[in-house]
Amino acid sequence: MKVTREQAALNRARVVETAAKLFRERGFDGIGVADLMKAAGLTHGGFYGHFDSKEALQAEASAKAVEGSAGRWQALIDASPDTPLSAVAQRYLSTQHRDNPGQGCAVATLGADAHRATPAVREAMTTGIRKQIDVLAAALHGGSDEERRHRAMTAYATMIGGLVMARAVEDGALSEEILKVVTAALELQPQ
Amino acid sequence: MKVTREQAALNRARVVETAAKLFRERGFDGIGVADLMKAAGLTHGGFYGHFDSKEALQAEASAKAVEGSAGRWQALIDASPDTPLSAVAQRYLSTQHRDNPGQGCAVATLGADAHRATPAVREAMTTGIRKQIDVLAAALHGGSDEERRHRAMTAYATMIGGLVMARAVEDGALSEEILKVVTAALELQPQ
DNA sequence: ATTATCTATAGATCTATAGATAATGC
DNA sequence: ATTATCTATAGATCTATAGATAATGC
Repeated sequence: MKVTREQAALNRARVVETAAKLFRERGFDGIGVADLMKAAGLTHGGFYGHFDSKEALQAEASAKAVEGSAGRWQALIDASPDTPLSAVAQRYLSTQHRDNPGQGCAVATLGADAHRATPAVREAMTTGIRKQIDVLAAALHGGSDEERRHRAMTAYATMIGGLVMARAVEDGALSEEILKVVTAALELQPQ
Repeated sequence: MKVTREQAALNRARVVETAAKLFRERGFDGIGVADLMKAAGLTHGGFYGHFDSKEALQAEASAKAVEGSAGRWQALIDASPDTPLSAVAQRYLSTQHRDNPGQGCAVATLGADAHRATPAVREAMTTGIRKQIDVLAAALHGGSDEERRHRAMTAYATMIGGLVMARAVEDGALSEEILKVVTAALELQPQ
């Protein structure tokens, strides 16, 4: 069954989006090409018409995963321009983000995987990380450009580590304590 | 070829240590039982005499990986009791730690994998995370016990996130900037 | 006699490819 | 005629098991 070029392009995009979700949920090695294609509503044989390899999809899916993040931070910041760091931290360190890795920050879910993956994956990560730092730094008040950049980088690191910890522990009370305590620390930082 | 009970116990321990290293380097799904056993100097068929399953080894290897960390932090703290946070951050966010994940913090390397693994893996992570927080909190000065615990949790999160970021980016200059900036931020924190 | 380890292999799964099919797009 | 997708499969790899081997430990 052949489809229109337009439909084929939509199918391709759906594979990338499905991969962006499932790779974040299960890791690059946690799902195979056949299951990915099935989740996208296609058969696995068709995969190689769209992508050179699974590794090539990893890079595209990583880029897709980090793509929307800067826009979401900007929206949060625009809604709370006086307390940008509080706004971002409250969302980033929410139980909702913790419990939905498939839609969340790719650095927290795939950062360690990226270190073991191809350079193209890390390049996608680099672009995303730079963008998040820039968006947050531009929203912070006081200090020089350099100081704001440094505060943004440190706050971003704190959020990523807090989320990784909150997801790695088996104790629900400890997990929530981590989210709460780290959020409170960022709310006390100069905004 | 049978070996003595003592030698068998040493062989088992060597498999766990090898796994603790290789899982951190490649992720739980990044190395198979056969290659693990080969790296430990054994054949893969013997694996199931020592462990029920690969998942069981993941839990034991995770426990082993987090085991030595608290002792290393304590040694750093004992050497610099006035600036415990600086001492720990400088080591944790060093290029040496970044470039040697196999010997380093298991939360930064396996935290995301742990979220997708068995409860036993996350229980090992929980024990390790609690211990690191306790060691660091006990070393901090000023404030109440609760405040020190909160400062320790936040600092730990900052270090984990900084290391994950530094490893995930492809740009060496950005990676070093992250390590330097995050370390400097922790050095400015109350010790 | 017990048992730690080895060789060999079963059965499942993974990435990737070959060739068929059927509908689009010239 | 082209091509997006499908079925089928090759070849590699993965977890786990069965049975043989050979040395320990009673």
